[in-house]
Amino acid sequence: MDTTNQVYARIFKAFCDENRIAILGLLRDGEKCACVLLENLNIAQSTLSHHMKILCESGVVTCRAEGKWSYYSLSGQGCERARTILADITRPSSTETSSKVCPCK
Amino acid sequence: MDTTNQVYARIFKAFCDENRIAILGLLRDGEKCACVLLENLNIAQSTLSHHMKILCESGVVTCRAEGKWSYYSLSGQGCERARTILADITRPSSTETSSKVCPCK
DNA sequence: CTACCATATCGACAATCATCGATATGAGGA
DNA sequence: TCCTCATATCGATGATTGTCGATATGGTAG
Repeated sequence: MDTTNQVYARIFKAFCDENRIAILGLLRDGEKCACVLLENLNIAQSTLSHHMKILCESGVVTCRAEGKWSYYSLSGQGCERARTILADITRPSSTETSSKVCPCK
Repeated sequence: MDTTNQVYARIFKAFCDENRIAILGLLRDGEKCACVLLENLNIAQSTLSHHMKILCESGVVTCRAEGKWSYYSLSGQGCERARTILADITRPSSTETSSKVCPCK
């Protein structure tokens, strides 16, 4: 069983690795074949496959298979979901109160 | 020397752990003393201190020391920066093009 | 059917990370 | 000054993760 916090944490793992951020940077310019991503990154093919799996499972990237090739692109919906969750967990609540003094004092 | 992607990756590490998300959830209600955070989480004191260090170094949380106590709160500026970066790296570029066909075909 | 190509999966290994108990630090209070 | 309390740091340990080469899968072309 997964808690909400675990689900959220897994989504942000997509953005926790510099190679994955580089991949997102390449996808911002539009859909890309895996082989194009590979030749723009200094990683092994199996490593790229690993990162693409994480990106797809987080929902931020979608994959379109066509013949031998896999085309990847940013998922507008998945990206928006990530942005919404980040906004939710970093926004002060409407009932925010500042105690200013530790209760154990 | 750190690349931009490494800096970005480190910021999102703040959101990659379920306990840190739980901590942010507590801070949404306002500034909290470390001892209050501790009694709301099932982790050791040293573990809490470790997570608070990561959250502070990412800029998402700020610390105010007063006597023996440490008070933590969300940093509006740091949170906004994280949201801005996420928006930047997940937004399609203005020159987006879809090749639709792999160039190695 | 066979050979080849693009990608995914597997197994191993090193690096990073979350966690803990023990200890250090530093601020009050007696 | 000495003790206590809140927090930070240290050192060790187990879990997770990023990485690779080797292999499997599944499509396409000959």
